Amino acid sequence: MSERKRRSQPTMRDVAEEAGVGIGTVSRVFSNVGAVAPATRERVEAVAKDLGYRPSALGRDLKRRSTNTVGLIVTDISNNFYGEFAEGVLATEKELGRHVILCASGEDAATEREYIDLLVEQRVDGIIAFPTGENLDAWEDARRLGINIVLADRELPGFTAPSILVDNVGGALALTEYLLALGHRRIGYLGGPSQLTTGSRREEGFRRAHVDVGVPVDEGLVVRTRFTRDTAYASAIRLLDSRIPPTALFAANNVLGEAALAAIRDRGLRVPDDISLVMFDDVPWARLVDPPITVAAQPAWSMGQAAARLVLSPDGTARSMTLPVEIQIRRSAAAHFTQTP
Amino acid sequence: MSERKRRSQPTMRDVAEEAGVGIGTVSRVFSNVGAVAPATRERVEAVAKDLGYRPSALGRDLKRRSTNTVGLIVTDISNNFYGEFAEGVLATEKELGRHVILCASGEDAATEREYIDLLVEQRVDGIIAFPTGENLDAWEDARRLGINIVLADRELPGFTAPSILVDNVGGALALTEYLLALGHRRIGYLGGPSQLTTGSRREEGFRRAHVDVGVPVDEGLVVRTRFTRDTAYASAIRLLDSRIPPTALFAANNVLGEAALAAIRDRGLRVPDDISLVMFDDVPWARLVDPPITVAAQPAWSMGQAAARLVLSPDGTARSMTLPVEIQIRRSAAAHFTQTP
DNA sequence: GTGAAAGCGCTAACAG
DNA sequence: CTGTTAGCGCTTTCAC
Repeated sequence: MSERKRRSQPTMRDVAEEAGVGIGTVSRVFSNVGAVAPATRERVEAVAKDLGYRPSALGRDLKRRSTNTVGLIVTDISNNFYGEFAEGVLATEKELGRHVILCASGEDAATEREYIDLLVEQRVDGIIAFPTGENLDAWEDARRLGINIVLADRELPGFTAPSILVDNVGGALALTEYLLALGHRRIGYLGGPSQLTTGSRREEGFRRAHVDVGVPVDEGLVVRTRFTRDTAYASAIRLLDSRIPPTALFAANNVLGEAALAAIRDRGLRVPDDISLVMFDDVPWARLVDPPITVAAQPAWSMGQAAARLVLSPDGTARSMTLPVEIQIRRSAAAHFTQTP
Repeated sequence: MSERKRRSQPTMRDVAEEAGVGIGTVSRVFSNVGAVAPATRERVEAVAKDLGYRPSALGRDLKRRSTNTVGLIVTDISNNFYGEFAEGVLATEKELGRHVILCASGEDAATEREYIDLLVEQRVDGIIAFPTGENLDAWEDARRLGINIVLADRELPGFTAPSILVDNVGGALALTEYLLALGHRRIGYLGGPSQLTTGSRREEGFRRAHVDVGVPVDEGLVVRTRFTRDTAYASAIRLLDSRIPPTALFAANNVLGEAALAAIRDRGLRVPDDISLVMFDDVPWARLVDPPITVAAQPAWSMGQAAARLVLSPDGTARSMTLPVEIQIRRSAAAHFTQTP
């Protein structure tokens, strides 16, 4: 019986010694590179199993200067949109033999910065992020260190990077046109912070639809709010309580839509009889409520997949792409024609 | 001007040379351990910034034999329950200076095994998992290698590990008692696979409530299904189409509840007039639909927090804990008394 | 306080 | 085909 070193985990050297081969040979066996005589391979594998040896990524990554890791920075992983996106990333990266460090910024710039620094320190191969819009310097640093960066959903003014976007203007335009075609002339807009490009793009689509049909936008009905449940709800209530209330509501994402629906309920209004509602983002509950909500659906999973593919493409190869959003007409909007001719 | 090595990233040695100090000193500066003369520290930091030096976790982790990383294996991160749980884990680990590798098993044993192997290879300090129930040997291996394992939501028969559980029996019992008290005598049970302890526990509570009041369980109304939308929906439909349909439905988690609600809608039934519905798990949509659904709420975020705390506690210190579930009475269940005295 | 030196576990030449 | 030998970037004694 050979002496068993029970101190900590067995290493490649332990396996090599025990199997009576060189350490390089063991490496070849486990990295599946170079040729190893079948007999040798078998012996090494047997010894390894016997010893309970498991290769360590630490040594490997240090030597190879690559970690096969990507960082994913989302806003809030409990939000179904980011969850679907993350599923798309995970599935794709797994297939490529990589793994994902998950970070949730909570839309907070300081938190985002901490995470960027962490990911840099971990020497991830790439980062996929829904950027808050700040921390330009941290992003520059990361890139300078050779980390591939892919932006999702939003752009970062002043920082050029491949991005996975959706047609925010087009989606918002279509949704708004739909409402206008239904006869609505006072449409409330519940949007996110305008420094996020997502927010401004959707608002742009909303406005353009109005311009196209020559209907003025009532600025009193345009509200921008942070993406937290409380503030969003308060804003929605404010909109409903306008002196001349809107006949329809456009919620710029699912959090805002949830707030809008809750506010509508709490004010005792019915959808779509008393007020119509449409929103950006498709989420399971949109189909589940009664009536189901008409939405502009972003292909969250596919966006994650696309981002994952992009983030590993060789330097400079990556190109931004814009995915289409699909309007899902359901039953949350009704025709509204004023009495006066 | 000193010669700039532009080959790859600057290392500690580059900083040391440039600052005219020993490499050990640079290490002390960045690891904040040991004493460094203020003047020296300043100089080192200046040089580091100038060079764009960022410490690498690869070297550090290799030396320290610890990665400050924990693996999180959930079923489906787009499910709000896991999303909330993950938020709890992330927030807590971040505070502790650690980070999280996210894995989604899709409730598939083979996928789970691949992820366990991956995490072992990465030498994570710990793993938090919602185990599929298989891969006992892989779990044993991981533990043998010194990885702290914390199970969430479910237990793993044959593998003892600290777990974060909720009072599944109690929650299901209370929910069922509530329905029985309302007069329901034919309650359909839409449950998950029975090999998951979660599933069997909830079913146990469901049955015990019946026993307590002396009402027999109609086995034809007890359905177990996998957690996919399609199969869950089909099972719900089957339940509704029973020859003598149930007057109330108990859905054992939010996916099942969603399927149940969809099936109810599609069959043209109204909640709670035609059929009552309660479910396990509280999710945003449960409050949003009309009528809002009565649920047994698991404290998902706190569970994540508790798991994160447990997974880093020193060997053997970790104790399992069971968190309470809170019954949220809303308006999805109505009284049902039969005509006959 | 600080520098020198010995590795952590692995890969990648390079001889044989 | 296989053994040997340098390190990868960092921490950690151990002298000075």
